Amino acid sequence: MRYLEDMKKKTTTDAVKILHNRYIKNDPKRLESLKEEREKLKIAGQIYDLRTQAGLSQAQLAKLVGTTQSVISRLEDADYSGHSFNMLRRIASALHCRVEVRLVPEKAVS
Amino acid sequence: MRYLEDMKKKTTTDAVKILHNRYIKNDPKRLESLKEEREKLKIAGQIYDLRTQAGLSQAQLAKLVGTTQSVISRLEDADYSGHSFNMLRRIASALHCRVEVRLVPEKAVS
DNA sequence: TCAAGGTATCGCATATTTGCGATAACGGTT
DNA sequence: AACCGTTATCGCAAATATGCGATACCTTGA
Repeated sequence: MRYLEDMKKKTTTDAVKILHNRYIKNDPKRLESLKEEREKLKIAGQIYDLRTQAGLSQAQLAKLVGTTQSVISRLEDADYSGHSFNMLRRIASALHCRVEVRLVPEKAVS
Repeated sequence: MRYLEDMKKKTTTDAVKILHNRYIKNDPKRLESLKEEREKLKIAGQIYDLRTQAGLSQAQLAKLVGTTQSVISRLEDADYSGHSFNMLRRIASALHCRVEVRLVPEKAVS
C-alpha cells in the first residue's frame, strides 16, 4: 500500500480506525481539504479510500468485482498507470460509485 | 461522429462555427448548463469538443498524439467503452488538458 | 457530377492489461 | 516463536486495446 508517500506506518488493522486516523484525528477538516485536490486525482488512492471506507479487504473487493486480490493490489499501487476505464467502472460499481472523468484545460481556455 | 444523439446534422464544416452553433447561438449559457453534467461524463464527447475547439481534424490530432485517424475516431465513438487512461492522458496532453478522475458515491454515503 | 476533406469502419499485427495462482512480506495477536 | 489476516510482487496465459492501412461514407464546394 504505497499509493501515498505519507502513509508510512499504520499500526491499526481495522479499516475504520485507519480512516479515522487519516481524516479525523488530526484536524477535522483541515488536512482533508489540503490534500483534497491532490488526492482526488489519484486513482489508486480513491480506490483505497473507498474500499477501506466500505470495510473491505482487497480480497473481498476482488470477489465483488470478479477478480483476484493481486489485481486490486496492483490497482492501488500509485506507480501503476495502466488503468482502464472498464476496470475502474467495475470497481466503482462494486463500491456503489460512478466514474467521473473530465479533461480540464490546463490554464482555463476562455 | 455519433457521440451524441442530438447531433443529427451539422451543415457547417468549420469547427469554430459548429461550436458556436452548439454553445452560443441558441442561448448563451442556458443549454450549456443543461447539458453540462451529462456531457461532462461522456469521454467521447469531451474529446470531440476539445478537438474541434482546437480547430483540429481527427488526423491532425492523431499526429499530435502519435497515432492515426482511425484511432481517434474510435475514441470519439460513444459506443466505445474500451478507453485506457494512458491513451486519455496522451490525448489530454496534446490538447493541453489534464485528466481528472473521480469515483463519486451514488447516493452520498455518509 | 466530380473532387476533396473529413470521418467511420474493417481486419489484423502488436502492445498492454487482466486473470490468477504462488509466494513473500508485513503487522497484530496469542 | 508460531499463527493469522492482509497486502505486495512475481510470472505467465488469456483477454483487450492500440497501431495502422485500406476503404467506404458523407458533406461541401467547384
